[in-house]
Amino acid sequence: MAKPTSPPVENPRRAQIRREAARLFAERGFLGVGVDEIGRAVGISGPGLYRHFPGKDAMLADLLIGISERLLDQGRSRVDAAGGPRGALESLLQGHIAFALDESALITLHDRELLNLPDPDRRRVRSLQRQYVELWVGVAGQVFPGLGEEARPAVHAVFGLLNSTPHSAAPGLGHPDGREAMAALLHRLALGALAAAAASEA
Amino acid sequence: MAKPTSPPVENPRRAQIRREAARLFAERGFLGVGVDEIGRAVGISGPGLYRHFPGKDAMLADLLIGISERLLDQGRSRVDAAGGPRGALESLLQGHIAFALDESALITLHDRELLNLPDPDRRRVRSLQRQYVELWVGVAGQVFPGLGEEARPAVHAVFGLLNSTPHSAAPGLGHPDGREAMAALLHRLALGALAAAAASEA
DNA sequence: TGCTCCTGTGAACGCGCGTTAACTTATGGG
DNA sequence: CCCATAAGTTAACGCGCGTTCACAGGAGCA
Repeated sequence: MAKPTSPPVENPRRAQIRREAARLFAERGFLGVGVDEIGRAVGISGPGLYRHFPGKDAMLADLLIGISERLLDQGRSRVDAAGGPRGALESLLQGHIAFALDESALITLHDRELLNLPDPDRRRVRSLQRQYVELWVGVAGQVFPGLGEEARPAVHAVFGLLNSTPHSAAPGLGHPDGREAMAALLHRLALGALAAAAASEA
Repeated sequence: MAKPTSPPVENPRRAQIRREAARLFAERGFLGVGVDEIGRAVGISGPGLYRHFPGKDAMLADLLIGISERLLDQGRSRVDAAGGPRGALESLLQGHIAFALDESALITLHDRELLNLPDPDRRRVRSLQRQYVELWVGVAGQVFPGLGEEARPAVHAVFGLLNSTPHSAAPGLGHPDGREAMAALLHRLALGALAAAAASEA
C-alpha cells in the first residue's frame, strides 16, 4: 500500500511538493486543503501527486518528521559545539529563532497538525519533540539552576513565545531589516523570561 | 437561513453543547469533528443539534466570539479598575493567565480555528482580538517605555508564551496545587520577558 | 379535549474529497 | 528500433459528512 509509489531517490519535484504543501497546510489546515489544490500549486493536477507520495497523510508525515529531525539534529550539534551551558543556550536560541523566522510554515504545522498524523508517525514525531525539549531543559537547568522543577514548563512556555512569530504581523513590517530586529527581540524576550523565572523561585 | 432555528433565550442545553463542542474542537480540530459526535457527547444525536444552532459553523462562531468578547471586556474592566499602569499590567496578566489555565480549550481554539470561520464572523473576532492586543500594548508601553516600537510584537510573543499552557503537560502534574504554581510561573516569565525586552533597546 | 410549540428521531440527499484505474506520452539504454 | 520505466492525464468509485425532511411524543394552556 506504500511501496509501489514514492521513488527512493531525491527528486526536485518532491521538494517542490513539500514546499507548497507546507504553505497550504499552514494557511488553511491539513483537512482544509485538497489534493487537487496541492497539485495545482505545483503545476500538475490532483492524482499526479501519487507518483511522488503514497498519499496525503504521507506528505504531512514527511513534513513533520523532517522538521522534528532537523530541529533535534541541529540542536544537538549546537550543544556539542558550544563551550559551555551559557554558550549552548545562546546557540539553541539562535537556531530555534532562525527556524521560527525562516520556516514559519513548518513551525506552525509542527504543533498544529500532530493530530492528523497516522499513529506510528505521530509517535515518532512526539519522541523527537520530547528529545528536543529535554535537550533544552538540560541546558536551561544548568544555566539557571534556580529553575529547579519548573525548567520543563518554563521551556515549553519559551517555545510558545518563540513559535508565536507566525501569528505576529508579516515579517519585516516597516523596518528595512526587520528580520534581524525580530530575532534580537525574541532572543531578549526568551532569555529575560528564563532569568526572571529562575530568579524568584524558592 | 439562520432565523428559523436558534432560539433567542438562553438554554442550558445550548451551554452544554458549547462545552462539549469546545472540548472536541480543541482535541481534534473543527474539521476533524463530526456533528454526530458532538450530538453523542451531549446525549442527543446528530441533527438534533440544529434545534439549538443553525449549523456547525455557528457553534464555532459562538465560541470564538464569546471568548474574544469576554477577554476584551474583562481586560477593559481590569485596566479601568487599576490604580496605574503597573497595576493594570499585573491585573491583565492575572486575568489572561486565569483564562489560559481554566479555559484552555477556548484559548486553543482562539488562535487555531479562526480560518474555519465564515467571513463576517472572522472579521468580528479579528477586530475584538486587535482591540485586546491594543489594550495590552498601551499598558505595556507605559510600564516599559523602553519597548518603543517593539511593544506590539513583544505583546504578541507574550501571548504565545501565556497561551502555550495547553501544549504543556496536564495541569497540576505532581504538585498538589499545581495550578497556582503554574500561574505564578507564567506571571514571572511574562514580566521578565517584557522587562528584558525593554531594558536593552535603544 | 384539542391545539401548538418545543425538542427530539431516523432516513435520505448532495456534495466534496482521497484514492484507484486505465490510458498516454516522453525518455533513454540494450 | 524497441521496450521498460517515469510521470502525467481524465474518469470514476466510495465514503463521510453537513444539512434537510417528515414525523412523533410531550408539556402547557384555552
